[in-house]
Amino acid sequence: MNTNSLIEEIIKNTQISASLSRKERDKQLRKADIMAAAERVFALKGYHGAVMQDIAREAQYATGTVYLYFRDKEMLYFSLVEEKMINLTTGLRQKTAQVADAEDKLRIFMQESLDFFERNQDFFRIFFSEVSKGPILKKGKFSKPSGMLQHKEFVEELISTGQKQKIIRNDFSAKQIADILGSIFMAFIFDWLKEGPKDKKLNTAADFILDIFLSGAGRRR
Amino acid sequence: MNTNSLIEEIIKNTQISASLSRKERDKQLRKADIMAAAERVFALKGYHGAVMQDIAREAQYATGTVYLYFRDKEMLYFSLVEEKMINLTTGLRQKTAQVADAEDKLRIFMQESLDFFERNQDFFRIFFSEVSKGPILKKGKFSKPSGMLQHKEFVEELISTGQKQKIIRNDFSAKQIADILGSIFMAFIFDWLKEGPKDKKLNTAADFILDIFLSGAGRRR
DNA sequence: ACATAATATGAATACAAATTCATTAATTGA
DNA sequence: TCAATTAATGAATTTGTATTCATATTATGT
Repeated sequence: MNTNSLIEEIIKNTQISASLSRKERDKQLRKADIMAAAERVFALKGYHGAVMQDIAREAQYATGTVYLYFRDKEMLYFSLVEEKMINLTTGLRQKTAQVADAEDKLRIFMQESLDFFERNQDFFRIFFSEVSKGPILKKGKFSKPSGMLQHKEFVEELISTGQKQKIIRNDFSAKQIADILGSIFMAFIFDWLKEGPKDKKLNTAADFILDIFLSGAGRRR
Repeated sequence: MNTNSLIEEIIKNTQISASLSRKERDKQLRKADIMAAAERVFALKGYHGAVMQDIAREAQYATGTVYLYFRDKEMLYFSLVEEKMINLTTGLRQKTAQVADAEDKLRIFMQESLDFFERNQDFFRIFFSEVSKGPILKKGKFSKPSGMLQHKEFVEELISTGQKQKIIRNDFSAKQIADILGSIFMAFIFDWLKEGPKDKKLNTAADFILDIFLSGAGRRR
């Protein structure tokens, strides 16, 4: 789902007409069912391995029905990624807004993010397993994954706050440092995904990751 | 090309029989031509966008001929990745062996790696552009990308040396810290790939990256 | 109960490329 | 020069699914 159709959705959902809004709500419900089914199938077989028939069957619909709700397979996958990222970012924005201190914000950010990845590990397992192999989404087909951008923006704001509060070095742009935080985070997630599935240890790593991020891998002299 | 067939290659190439070895050498030459052509086409169109016919044409061969040298498209791509990674790691091993001090080794590692990425930017541009989309190589089809493993191993050894020389913290495993170094490095590469193609700045970033890696993103207090 | 609209169905279709292979060309050694 | 071997060709085949659509079912309002 791209930005435009999202906006259209919102407009539709805001419509006053009672009956229309109920229909729309039902439609959204059915979309959500299909997405949930798709998530399970993707998690099991990967993007390329998942066949539209599997997804339809899992959602208890016929193959063609899925196409009444999603233009095509890519859009279905894209919608899933968007949903995840928007959920994550929304949650992060709320939680970090509770505190003013940048280091506290960072800590909350880290804990919540780890938690989220833990809860959605099946999804992210395919999301990344397919990485290192090849592209799922064809170039230019979608406007921009706005969920990803929103998340990126949020992290940048966080770092920027940290720089203003003088706990983050400012000889690099917030963007660059955000990338670094993101990739250190990912290094841990990858590592964790490689281990047996149900290690609960993940969110206890928050302090470690933050420590590495802030103090580096060098020995204190 | 997997480890086994690589070993077979080497054995073949070491054979005494003069004529056989010439034939083999010619064959290798032709393989190299095809790989070079494939690299150009992949760089231009991405893995999925590149069609075997394009690659053949670029190499000035007919479509079928490519299959006399590479089992299939995946194997062709895999061979390319392997070649790159083995080149990189071999170079790194040589250069870092010149010095004993771990921090010097790290600095050389960083400079050489950046240099290598700069020289092979077209290739890595697709290698990563396709990431965030979907998998290129199908699961389990290849033994293991030995070039990747070798590189990983090398970085771990480097970190391990650093830990022994007390310049790298040892409250994490060398493996974990190697992952972190790798991902900070990647964050920079990604960033650099996003900018216009011919920014020469890349290898001047070595000191910055190392600094972030060793000292972190936090402000010195 | 009826007509109309909205949903759902799944077998048939479309299609894009990867891969094959019968045929042709080039190379080799005598 | 000529078999025999090796290499190259590219049109035809195969394959695997995504997607469509004519048909059937279900819901809605009167």
